[in-house]
Amino acid sequence: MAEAAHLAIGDLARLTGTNVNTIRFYEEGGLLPQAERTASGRRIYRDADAKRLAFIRQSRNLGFALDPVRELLTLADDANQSCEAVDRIARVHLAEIDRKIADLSALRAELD
Amino acid sequence: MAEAAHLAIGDLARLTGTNVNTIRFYEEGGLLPQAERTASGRRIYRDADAKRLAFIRQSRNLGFALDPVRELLTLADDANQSCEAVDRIARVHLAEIDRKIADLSALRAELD
DNA sequence: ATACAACCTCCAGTTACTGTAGGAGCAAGC
DNA sequence: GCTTGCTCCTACAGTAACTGGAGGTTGTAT
Repeated sequence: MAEAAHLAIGDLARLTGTNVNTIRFYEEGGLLPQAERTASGRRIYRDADAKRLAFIRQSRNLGFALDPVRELLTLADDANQSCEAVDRIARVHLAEIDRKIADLSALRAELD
Repeated sequence: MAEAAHLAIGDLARLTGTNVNTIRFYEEGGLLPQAERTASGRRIYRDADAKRLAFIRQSRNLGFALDPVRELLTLADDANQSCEAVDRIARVHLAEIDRKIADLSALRAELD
């Protein structure tokens, strides 16, 4: 019966390797939506939240600040954005990513 | 005559795109050596310092915390380290770097 | 019924900077 | 040689992005 329909904050933390306080911090900062609550006030999460949080953590781990991450998430959320705007912003980030990949490759070579 | 034998802190900052306060902060934290000083107490830097600082900034930009960076710098500095120790630590960082490259490539694909 | 872990809010502490106040040093122009 | 203005100095306060803890409540397993 225990169909994993939704997750407690601790489950989400374990799934994504994130501190529970950090999850609440992201909610407060608008990176994660205000979580649904149980009758007693506990936060409830779905798979979509886990995916979103994993994306945030991965981006952070790769050296992106929260503001760029927020920007990318907004792009993904808001389908009403003009294609041009999406394209322009995405291209900036793509360039940044390519630079990072190049830097990492250089670092790798240096270590080897 | 103006052979650029050494740099003031502001020159180093401009060269590496680093805040001058950050340079002093790194010195305090042992990431950069205690800088030589002029008679009046101003810090003096050489090209080697610029290289070291550039390495630190690049690593930070790629999402490494200061502790791993310190570790890598120590490896590079201390030639007395056993080859095994160097090898072991370097391999850990290489694995980390490869993971990051893979993550960035995935992120890139997602954006594209 | 009673542990006890996981949750809640709120707030203090940490890491890695970044900015600012107050004062001294240097280089260029008058 | 003096002033103007930029760079430097120390010291400390402020910010971003967490992380941990106190004090209290809830859910669950025995």
